[in-house]
Amino acid sequence: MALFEKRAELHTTQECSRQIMPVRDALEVLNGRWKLPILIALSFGAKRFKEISREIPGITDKMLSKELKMLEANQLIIRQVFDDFPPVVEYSITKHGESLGKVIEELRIWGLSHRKKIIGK
Amino acid sequence: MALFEKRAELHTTQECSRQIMPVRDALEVLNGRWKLPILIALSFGAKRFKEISREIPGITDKMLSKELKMLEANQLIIRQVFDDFPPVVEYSITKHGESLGKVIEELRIWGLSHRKKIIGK
DNA sequence: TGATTTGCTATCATATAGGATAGTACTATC
DNA sequence: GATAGTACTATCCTATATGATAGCAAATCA
Repeated sequence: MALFEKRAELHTTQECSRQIMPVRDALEVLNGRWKLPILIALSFGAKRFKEISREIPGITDKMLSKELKMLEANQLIIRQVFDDFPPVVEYSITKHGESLGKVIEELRIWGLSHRKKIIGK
Repeated sequence: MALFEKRAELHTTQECSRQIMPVRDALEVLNGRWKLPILIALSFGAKRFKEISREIPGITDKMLSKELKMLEANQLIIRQVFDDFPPVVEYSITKHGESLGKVIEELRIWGLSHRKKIIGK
């Protein structure tokens, strides 16, 4: 009957969106050209702005600044300011940031198999 | 350290890039607003162009067509044309496409914990 | 006859990501 | 006094993603 079908369909669509949302959230956190390299640079230990910049070829100050803010807003990294010399600001990974490790590793494994499949051999 | 397998020489820029590449590949495959909903729609069974379109609110023919092509190029889906009436074209998920399931599940799990951490509670 | 369906493609417009370049406050050093 | 280093911010520009709208071939339906 029409009403039943319609409701069932709605339920399915909503249920799907609800399932997809967290996946999108996770993808968004890693989205863009620089967030991954920044996280990885920091995974080796706390670093200053210029240190990160030097380790990531091609990144501009503007993008580094912007992405660091995003990562901090998502609580993946922490910013520490030392009232010193010329400014000293240190960034480091949080526990929450480290928890991304497993996801990144899964992405890497799948990416490798994909590369073999598509690009060949 | 935490984000990647620890190795002595892992610290070099080249080695890092090599490790990051497959992760970027995987992210790119899922990138954009529509690929995930399309894949999920097809994960319930083969569907025609218009069927997918009807199941995904807001998608335009242009974007659906474009994303289907990308997904097919990445061998995540297959396109089958039936020489019939008004055109009949059926899309379905490949084994390779199904292999994304594990990655998506990891993204979903992390996304849920992220949501709890950032938005809620 | 004219309208409708299907699986697209083409054209035009806008929003956003990202790059290039310059500048700033403050201090230390030459 | 001039220069350099640090951690940014501001401005301007381009490329890409996405959206809105229209059209099209061929057959079927009213």
